[in-house]
Amino acid sequence: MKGPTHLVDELTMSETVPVPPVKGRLKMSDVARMAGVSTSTVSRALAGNPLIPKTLRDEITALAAEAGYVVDQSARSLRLRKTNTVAVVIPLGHEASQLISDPFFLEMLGRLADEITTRNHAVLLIKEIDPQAGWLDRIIQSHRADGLLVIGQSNQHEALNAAAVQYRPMVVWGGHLPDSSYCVVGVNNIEGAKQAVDHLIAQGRTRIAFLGEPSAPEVGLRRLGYEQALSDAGLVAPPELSAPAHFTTANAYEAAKALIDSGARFDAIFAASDVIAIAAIRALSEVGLRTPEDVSVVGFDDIAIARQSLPPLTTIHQDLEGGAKQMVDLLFRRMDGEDTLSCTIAADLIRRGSS
Amino acid sequence: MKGPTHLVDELTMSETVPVPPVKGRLKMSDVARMAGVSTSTVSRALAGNPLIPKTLRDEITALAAEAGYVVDQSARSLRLRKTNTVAVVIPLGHEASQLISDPFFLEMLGRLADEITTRNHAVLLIKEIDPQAGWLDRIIQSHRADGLLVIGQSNQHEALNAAAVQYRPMVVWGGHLPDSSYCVVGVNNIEGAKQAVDHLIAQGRTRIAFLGEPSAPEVGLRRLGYEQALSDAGLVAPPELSAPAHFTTANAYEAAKALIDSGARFDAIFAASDVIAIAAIRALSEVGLRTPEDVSVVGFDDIAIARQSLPPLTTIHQDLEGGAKQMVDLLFRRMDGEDTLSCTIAADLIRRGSS
DNA sequence: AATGCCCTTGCAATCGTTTGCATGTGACGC
DNA sequence: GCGTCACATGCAAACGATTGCAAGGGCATT
Repeated sequence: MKGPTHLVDELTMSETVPVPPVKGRLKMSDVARMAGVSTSTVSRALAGNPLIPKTLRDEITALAAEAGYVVDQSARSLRLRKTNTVAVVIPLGHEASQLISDPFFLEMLGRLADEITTRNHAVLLIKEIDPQAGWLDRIIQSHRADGLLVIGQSNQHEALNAAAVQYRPMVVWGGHLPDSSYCVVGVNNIEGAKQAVDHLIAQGRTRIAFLGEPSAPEVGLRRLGYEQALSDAGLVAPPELSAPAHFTTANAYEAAKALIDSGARFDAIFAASDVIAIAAIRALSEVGLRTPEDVSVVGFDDIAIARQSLPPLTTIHQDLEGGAKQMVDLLFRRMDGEDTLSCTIAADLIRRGSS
Repeated sequence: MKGPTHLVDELTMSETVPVPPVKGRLKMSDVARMAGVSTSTVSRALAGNPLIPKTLRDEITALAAEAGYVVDQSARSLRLRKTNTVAVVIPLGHEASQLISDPFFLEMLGRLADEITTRNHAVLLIKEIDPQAGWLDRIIQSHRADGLLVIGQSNQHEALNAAAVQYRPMVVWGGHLPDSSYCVVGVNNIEGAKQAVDHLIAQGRTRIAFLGEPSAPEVGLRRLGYEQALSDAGLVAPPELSAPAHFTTANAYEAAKALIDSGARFDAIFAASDVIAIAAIRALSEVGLRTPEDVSVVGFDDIAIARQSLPPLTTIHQDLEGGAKQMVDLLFRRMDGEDTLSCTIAADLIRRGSS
């Protein structure tokens, strides 16, 4: 009734905080009423649409800000079919613990979150304990995110392969398996493991144990590299020197202790992760075995603790920062419809005191 | 046209994978058509609503599962005004780095994620770099989450106080300030700091330095405890022995180095966090000062690295697991409308080799 | 056989935005 | 003075689910 002249009143009043005539949440139509325009105009103004003259656009933006109005994301996502969210998924298929316990995963998570935030997307963290058939499809189909980053394959290689057939915006951190149809980013685990074992051999070690649960692809490949390095040097990998340690301190400690108690003789350990290596060193020291004098130990990952451990841990360094950047970059290209290839991240042996 | 007899056909076909007549996404109406019922019925069936007879409910549920249908969360959230999501917010107000770099934060994040997942809610991770006026309101008003967990107050105490007036479902990890109107969970930082400093005094140390940036409430309170412990023992806290180290390794290292280079004499350091303590030990050792012989060092947090450092770090242990559980428990009670009080978590001195 | 009741099911409105299309207004040129 | 055009704005239909209300059908009771 009052027509658009209403606008002037409101804007004048807005100088003195225009108490909005709203009880509950503020919606776009409230802002529209306050500004004396339609919701279409408010929507376009807030989106910076040049269809709305710049002066009006600025007025509306200022009014909305002053009133503390923020666009409702559920409604926006529904309308646009787009969430501006990236899900970071951590499958814990055969892990001993329900916790995201490995510092490597947490550090990776932190870096991924940084990269995603930089690109103005939200981060949805999904920890999948004991994944059941169809778990990945359920995540995808719920449309909570525009893309998926998976940290570690765990024992879900098949599920990832199946999902990748239909669903493109997904990038996985892990080992490169020959039959992966999904996009993987990770180090060359075989080569990394070879570097580690070659180094131990060069130190004169001949009976080298392996600690790790090979059903996770990364670990399986590391174990392969371990075997290849030994056989290349004319040595063997005695079955009694392999123990399936999981990625948790407690489990790894038990595995190391069992290996020691078995009476098998060894003069070095190649551990599939730093957490396992550090637990092994503790188990060794508790029975009076010194590192590296009696048993050399090499880890994998180069997490922050590796530098601080006692002795400092020789390990295979992975370029986490570069890896995270790469993953997010690939994901966004995939979200734009591009089809990207897997890629490999650098891995280098860092010599410290444990070998 | 065909009427409800269609149902029988479809259900019979469903024995042999009823290829859904859909191109793009599957929506509830597609499932309804396949089942020969209305969307209302499907919605109710999938929700387990007893209004729908159990047999039909099971049929529909099975059909939906077979077709790979999953409820769209954007639509659901919009209609229900409820996201089944908890946001974990990490404000980085005055931190030197944009990274979530402190292992303490990451460990806390991991534990919170575990607790939230257990309660069938999703976790939205929000890292707020350099928060600008209204940042918290923007997060709240966007309605992406049903509740907020804030890890660390950073320098945002005022913003938290302001938001808490209107917004109830929020719980903050941090220090207990006298004028907090928000719900806080955290250790008694003053008492913790006193334990640390008393311990140093008991070791015969008299010139004790403090490393930490006191504008974060936790650190400010730890500093207060430090001063109180000294004055209770008839000692003083010399201003030249306080350096504002941030929570990052690099920054803390520089701060420690500057303190050493200043020529000020001290025989102990109380660091506001383990990361700072470990960086300080490194700075000390690089100028030939031994820990604990020349300078005792005590940290705060008891992160995983503390046990592994060289020497192992004496520190104030915080019950993270209990704290995370408590925070999530309080938050869910607040989301249910209850009004909860702040609470204090246990903190104890752990003696290791650095003092 | 008629009435009433309950059980089952569907209609249609709603959540808060975005956007294609249509309409209204003013200015300008002939 | 009128037609034309561009610019500014609003109407209304989506997006996909949930749910109060109402109606249909079957059965039992009188």
